[in-house]
Amino acid sequence: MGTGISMRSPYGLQIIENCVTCPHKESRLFCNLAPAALQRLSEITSSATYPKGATLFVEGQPARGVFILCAGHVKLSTSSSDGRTLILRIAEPGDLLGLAATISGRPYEVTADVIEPSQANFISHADFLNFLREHGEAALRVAQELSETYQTAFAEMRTIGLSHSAREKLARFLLDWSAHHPSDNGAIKFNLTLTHEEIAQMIGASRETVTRLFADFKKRNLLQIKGSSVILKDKRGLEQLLQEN
Amino acid sequence: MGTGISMRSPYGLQIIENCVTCPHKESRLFCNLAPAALQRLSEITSSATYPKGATLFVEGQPARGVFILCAGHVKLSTSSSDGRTLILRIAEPGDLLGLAATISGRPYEVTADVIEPSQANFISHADFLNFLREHGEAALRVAQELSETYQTAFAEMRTIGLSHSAREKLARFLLDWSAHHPSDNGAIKFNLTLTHEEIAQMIGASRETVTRLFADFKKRNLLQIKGSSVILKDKRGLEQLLQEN
DNA sequence: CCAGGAATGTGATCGGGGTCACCATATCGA
DNA sequence: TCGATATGGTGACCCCGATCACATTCCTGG
Repeated sequence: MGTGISMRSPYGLQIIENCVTCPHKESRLFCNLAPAALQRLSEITSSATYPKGATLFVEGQPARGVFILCAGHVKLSTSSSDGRTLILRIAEPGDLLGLAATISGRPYEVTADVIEPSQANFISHADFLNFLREHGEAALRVAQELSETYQTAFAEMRTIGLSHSAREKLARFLLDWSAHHPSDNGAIKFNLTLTHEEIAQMIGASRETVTRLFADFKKRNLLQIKGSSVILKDKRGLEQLLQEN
Repeated sequence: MGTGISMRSPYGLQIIENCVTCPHKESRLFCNLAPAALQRLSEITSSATYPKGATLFVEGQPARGVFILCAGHVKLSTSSSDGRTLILRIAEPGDLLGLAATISGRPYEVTADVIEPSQANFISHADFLNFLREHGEAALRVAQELSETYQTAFAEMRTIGLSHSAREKLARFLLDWSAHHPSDNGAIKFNLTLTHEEIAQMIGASRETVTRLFADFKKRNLLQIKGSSVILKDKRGLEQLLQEN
């Protein structure tokens, strides 16, 4: 996309490179800013890698700052006192984690667990707010990013709140998930590296129900599973499940 | 709070007055900006009143712009194709409606229905984005507002997604609602001008279940109802419902 | 002030899906 | 390579709450 910009600061080069070359989202948040802004950004950013199982932050914790996910996947979840867990979403490279909390100054509202080796840039609360105050354009982009995060969360809320049955929720989940991934009309194939347990926590159902529903969907020839790859054989059929009672 | 600022533009005076004197939230979004910004803001803002039953916007509609609620209450909801409705929240004076959609340029994600005579200021999509581009400080405040909206929505999501039973959801709903209102420890009294049907749509339950649960709570001496006013007689008791299975 | 629709209250019914218990695989680290 | 532990699969049970079908009360506008 943009022209590559290189700088000499300790982390600057790779950060900007990461940003500009980010393959997942074009015209990303902090690309194409004024050079002065990019310079400043590189100064306040620090990079780190995290192993599988690491925790970036925990819900309820005061917000230390924002993480920009460069590579890997991170699970965003919240849980109740009795151990129940609701998974909000799986963050992908290019996503900003802990943004809402950092901006508003409230505690992190979710827990961020690294589910595969990941790399992320970090900007502290104070630095980030100062940066936004100085660079209004960046603030606007942050607002846009927040809007999209909001709308994504809202979509999941609809899935959970407006569905009659677990069957409908799972169908909706699979269709949403396939939409993120390359859609080859007719039969859509994609990877789903989540356990039944995790899927259950995303749609608000029990693990057993998810297992049974997958079996049911296979029996109905709606989909097919090989290891972690899912093939939606009958997208139309799944969509019908959303309509009928 | 702030010093009163008066201007001569058609709507300017009352808008700024409304803003500065807004009794509901201090240091509100667009107060205490630079005079030039306030001036510009007043030029792009138009005010209108709406009767009960009016609709500000409908979900799915392209975002025309943002509404700043000055007086009254507006119901924000979303519904599925089969007529089910999920109420997100009841907006209060000082809230911005349609903000996420306007910022991101996506369609409105909810429907906004006026549930009591209301007054609102409107800023069109284009004007609003231009304004934010010119006034970085305002963009930052918008980002903060979005963060809070997000966290509120998130809280409702938790209520719906993490509760075992309808009883728990209603208890959580009542406690949340009472938190917004003056809390007089021991017995908390507040107004609840929602029908059982609407409460049901907020917590994802059926109308009958809400009715039955209210009866149950009354029988257990947890609360008391006179018309539209609710008295939580035993907050502690309600909180216990959240813990136990 | 009255009529008619909205809101509330309540019983009967019934099915989805949560939970428990258990076994069968798969996966991963030592 | 092998055992431990996570994951997947399946039956039995049964409770919560959705739904339907009314009766009753509230309240609002003409």
